[in-house]
This record gives sequence, C-alpha cells and structure tokens, in this order.
Amino acid sequence: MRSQLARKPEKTYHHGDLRDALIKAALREAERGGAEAISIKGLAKQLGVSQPAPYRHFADREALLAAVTAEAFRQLSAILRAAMARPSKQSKLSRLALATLDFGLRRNGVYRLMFASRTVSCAAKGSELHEATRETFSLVIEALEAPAVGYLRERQALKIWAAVHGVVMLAEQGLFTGEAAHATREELVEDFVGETKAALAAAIKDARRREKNGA
Amino acid sequence: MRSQLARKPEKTYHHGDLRDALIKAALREAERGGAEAISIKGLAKQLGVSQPAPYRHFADREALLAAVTAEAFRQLSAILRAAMARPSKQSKLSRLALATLDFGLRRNGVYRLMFASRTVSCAAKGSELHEATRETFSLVIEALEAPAVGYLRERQALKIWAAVHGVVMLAEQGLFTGEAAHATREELVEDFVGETKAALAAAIKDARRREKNGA
DNA sequence: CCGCGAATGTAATAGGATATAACTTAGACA
DNA sequence: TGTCTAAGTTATATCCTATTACATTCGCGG
Repeated sequence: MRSQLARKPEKTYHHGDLRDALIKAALREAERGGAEAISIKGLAKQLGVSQPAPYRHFADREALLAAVTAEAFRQLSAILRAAMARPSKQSKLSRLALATLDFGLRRNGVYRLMFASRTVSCAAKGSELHEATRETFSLVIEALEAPAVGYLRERQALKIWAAVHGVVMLAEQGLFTGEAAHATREELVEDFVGETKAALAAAIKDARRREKNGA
Repeated sequence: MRSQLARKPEKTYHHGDLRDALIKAALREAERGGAEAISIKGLAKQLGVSQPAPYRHFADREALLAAVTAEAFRQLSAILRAAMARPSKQSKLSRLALATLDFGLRRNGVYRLMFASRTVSCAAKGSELHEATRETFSLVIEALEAPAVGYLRERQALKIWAAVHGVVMLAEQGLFTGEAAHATREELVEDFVGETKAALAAAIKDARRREKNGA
C-alpha cells in the first residue's frame, strides 16, 4: 500500500519490475550519447539497486543493449504506424519518411543504437531484436501502397529506406550546415520519396505489360 | 644501426614514431569492432610501450579517435580518387559510389567510426577531422562531372552520398539477406547513380533555360 | 663538448566499468 | 507452514581511462 504511494516502491527488497525499468532508463541514457552512454553500473545506481542486480535480468551488457534496441525499434514502429494512420494530404510514404527523419534527428543516440551498432547485425534470426527490425521494415513496404509485383516493391522499399537513413546520417555528420546547406534534409527526403513513387509506378506498369505479353 | 635491422627499434627508450604507430594500430583494431575495440591500454601493449605513453600524443581517448577517424577519411579519399582516376567504361560517379560501398562493407568497423559516431559531429570547424570529411565530400561533387549551376550540383552530391551510405547501413544491418535479398546492394547503388545523373541533367537543362529566359 | 631544457617515456596510483561468486531475502505454492 | 526459487546484496577480480611524479633521451646554444 504505502509503497504504491511513491512512484517507485519505497524500500522493498525486490524492485518489482527491474528489467523493464532498466530498459526504460537505458533508453533515456542512449538518447544522448548512444550505446556508450549506457552503463550497467550507472543504471543500477539510478534505480537504487546494487550494481550487480541487473545481471539477474541480462546475461551481460550486450544482452541489455539488444533488449533496449529492440524496444527502440518497437517505439519507432509505433511512431511510423501513427504517422501513416493520421489523415493528411501527404502520401503515407512521405509521412513515414519524414517521421523517420524526425526520429533520427531528435533521438540521435537511440537512432545510432538501432542502425549503426554491431548489436543489430549480430542479432540471431529468431531473436526479439531481429523480429523488431523486420517488423519496422514491413511498415516501409506497407507505406508504398503498391501491389506486390514480383520483388519490385521490396526493392523500392529498400531504396527509400536506405535513402532516408543516408540523409539522417549525413545530417548528424553536419553535412547540411555551411555551404552545402542549400538543400534541407526534408527537401532531400521529399525528393527521394518522389523518385521512389515514380520508379515504382513505372516498374509496375512495365511488369504488367510484360505479364500481358507473356500471357 | 642495429636498431634499424628490426622493424621496430629494438630497445630504444623513445619509440621514435609512437603517434603514427598508434593511429595505424588503432585502425587495425577498428577494422573489426569499431571504436569500442580501440583501447589505449591495448594499443600500448601491442606497441611495447607503457600504458600511459599514448597520453603524450593524445589528450584522451576521444582525441585519438578523432585522429584515427581523420586518417580513415584520408584513406577513403585516396581510394575514391584512385577509383575515379582509373580508366573505365563506367562513369566516375559509378566508380566512386561502388568504391564507397565496397569500403563500407569491407572495413565495417572503420566505416562506423567515420559515419556513425559522435566523434565526427563533434569535430570543430577547422579541425583536422573536419577538413578530412569535407575533402572527401568534395570528391563526390567532382565525380558528378557537372558544371556548378547554382547549388544543383551540391544537392545531387548530397543525395547520392546519402543514398550510398544508406545502402551500406542497411547491408550491415542484414537487410539484404533473406527474402529481401532479391536486389543486390550493387544494383541499388547503380539505381541511385542512374537517377542522380538523370536528375542532374534535367535540373541543369531547366536552370539553363530559365537563365536564358531571364536574360 | 657539455649542459640544459623540452619531448617522450615509465612507475605508481586513483577511480570507474564489467562481471562472477557466495550469501540473503521475499514471495509463491504445495 | 515449510521449502524452493527468483531476485537482490556484499565482496572481489579484472580491465580500462587518466593523472601525477619521476626518468631518460635528443637536440641545440654557448
């Protein structure tokens, strides 16, 4: 009872939900500083538990990072889904692309954790993290709003996804400041979106024509 | 004399070229493992000097990373320049783009150091690292082989540069394996190159027309 | 040629991080 | 109620960064 009054249980021996609390706190740390800002010891101190307590929930630091990264992907998926769902004059693809750009710039450190760390590429096939990344990518395909004609759709999804990430990457590198700043990041993303739509339309038309000729 | 027989001076108190040796060794370490694989202590041991010796040449680990990253950019610049210089049926832009892709995949860890670490974005305006990154980017502009019409050229350079980096990023994430692998990384890069050339040609034509009308 | 200062190295040490081992507590369930 | 297990604690080993104080070598002016 009393322990419920405080945000965190006051003095309970068992934290109650340490695993989840660790992931949330680690995400906050990653927000600025990326993976290297995540310290088991630091998190333990923040949450008022002993330094080795986290090891009850994660085998090692890598395992924690994987869980945090998976959570970040789920958050991005939710954001993208919301962006695609809301009514707008822009296309779904535009909204998805711009939302991704926004996420990458606002949550720089988290973004690096997701797209530029060894953690993800090491994720095993069936792992929580691997599933989370594939689900996010499936949203990109969905945003294309195109029929599944061969692998054209997947290819265009890869292209726009790559392009958006490239823009985020260069933006974080500072390549949009100074003399080169005469194109905004958003303009570039919109360019890519436009090209993707055009390429997709052309490819689908072409595929259909070939299909008809073949039949 | 005798010390010259061995590759490294045998037992000299002074290493002779520790700063440079540190950077080279650090690059080897980064090759696999990225920035986190670079340890001052480890490097010192490798080079047979005491653990604090590196601090005579770099204020702290960050400073070493910056120097290593700058060197990596200079190496990439050299590779790109060579790729652009060699005779080929492909366009300069193709060669530059594919060489960058190759570099990013082969030297994964070094690549992450260059394009996905806090180090670069923190580089001050006149710093060695900042200069190195800008020089590399200038090669991209050069590879376009286009006249400087307003900022069209810089914009297309940013776009193709972003696109290539995005492809590297996704490739390292494993997005080109499995079902989505029906487009190779090289195909995607060539796609982007083609689109860039087309967009550039159209934009220049358009700009020239408008210029004439204005005059 | 010598001697002195700057550059470059070493030894010792403090402090922070990961990780493991052995012990303790609380909660759940027969 | 008694016991098993999950979850947390203390103590400790190891590794890394970084600083301080001391030692050695190089090069240059007198």
